[in-house]
Amino acid sequence: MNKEKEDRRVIYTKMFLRESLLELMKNKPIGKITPTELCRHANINRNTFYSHYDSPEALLGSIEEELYERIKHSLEQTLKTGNIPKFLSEICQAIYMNGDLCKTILSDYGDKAFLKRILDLAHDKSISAWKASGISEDMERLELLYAFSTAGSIAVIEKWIQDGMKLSPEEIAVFIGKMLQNSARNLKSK
Amino acid sequence: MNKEKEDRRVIYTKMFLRESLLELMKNKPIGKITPTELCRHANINRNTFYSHYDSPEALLGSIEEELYERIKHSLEQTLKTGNIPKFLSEICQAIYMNGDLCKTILSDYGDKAFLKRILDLAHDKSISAWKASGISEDMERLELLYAFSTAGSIAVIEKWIQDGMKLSPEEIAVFIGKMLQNSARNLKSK
DNA sequence: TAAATAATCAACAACCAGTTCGATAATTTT
DNA sequence: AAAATTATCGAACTGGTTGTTGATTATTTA
Repeated sequence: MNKEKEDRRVIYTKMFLRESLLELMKNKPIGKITPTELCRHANINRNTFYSHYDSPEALLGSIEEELYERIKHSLEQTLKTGNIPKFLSEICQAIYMNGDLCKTILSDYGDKAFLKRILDLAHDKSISAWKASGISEDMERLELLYAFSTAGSIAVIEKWIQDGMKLSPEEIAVFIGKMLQNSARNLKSK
Repeated sequence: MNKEKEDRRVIYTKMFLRESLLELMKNKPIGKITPTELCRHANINRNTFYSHYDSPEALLGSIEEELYERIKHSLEQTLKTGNIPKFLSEICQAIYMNGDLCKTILSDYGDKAFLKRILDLAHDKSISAWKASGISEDMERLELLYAFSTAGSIAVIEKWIQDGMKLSPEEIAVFIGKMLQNSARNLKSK
């Protein structure tokens, strides 16, 4: 990434903007947050904001990108092995570790597509694993199964976060694992 | 509902506004559609729009409400029986029947919550059916199971629509039925 | 045809979006 | 420490949207 050390002023500015945006996102979706509003809250000149980002959406994008890369990196090893249950477990763990940030980004007003992007890291592995285990040869069915599985998993994770992450990451991962196992098996026993 | 027959002008005005909104929603989410833009497209005075609706969101709300009531009504009988597979099948059928409208409302730029609202008509029936079959007594688990099931079902339906509704409503319903089948069993064999 | 209702038009003040400018302050380099 | 660089700021400006007003015109209904 960008290794050139940034001016201290820039670092502070971006920090204030990031925190303000996440704060505002607790009350309204990103699309309803204006640059003016954001800058007022962050006590940053609107001009300064524009010299760093094109829009609040772009700022959110950069926040998400950083989180995405962080999580992706932590999943790298497991991803290679194709061990889906472990993959899910580590995702839950990573979310748990980045609790504050995830609570906002994955909330009602957050970005519904973010978590999907992460699960999609294992899209190909999932499909080929199902194919190998003889669940189906029909690509369309497998994609439907994948759509069902990921959406269901995301919903469970979101509900988990929404309810205050009372269960442990491991418990949630085990639960999702059971759900997935069942869906796949049902498709097979046609 | 409001049975007073409306002025013909009012009917036309609302018709133009509805069609324009659905047209614009093919290209951008509701939150990004301004009253000005909508009225220009519909060739309706902005003032007239405000005399009927508070915002584009409110207009969409009224469109959705009408569709919701229509679908809800067609599900009434089945809902009483608690026959979930038939319930799902009829939902798919209803979506198929209202294809044009659903394509927009349930698209990427549409309202993610709409379909959930319909499925939620069977929330209590689902939970109590699971409870009766002894899957679990733990309410939290049951709610997680419900979250997983509905989100997965919605994803499959949305993908079905997105891919052009090539499969028949019945085929999709059967597929979803399989996914949901025995989601219990796994949870049970804890 | 007259009365009631609806749509239109024009104009309003308040706000936001981006952009430019020059002044000021902080930081880095020499 | 002084000079050069860079970031922030405040102000101003154009062009746009918002939601509301009151007056006017067209349509419907009685």
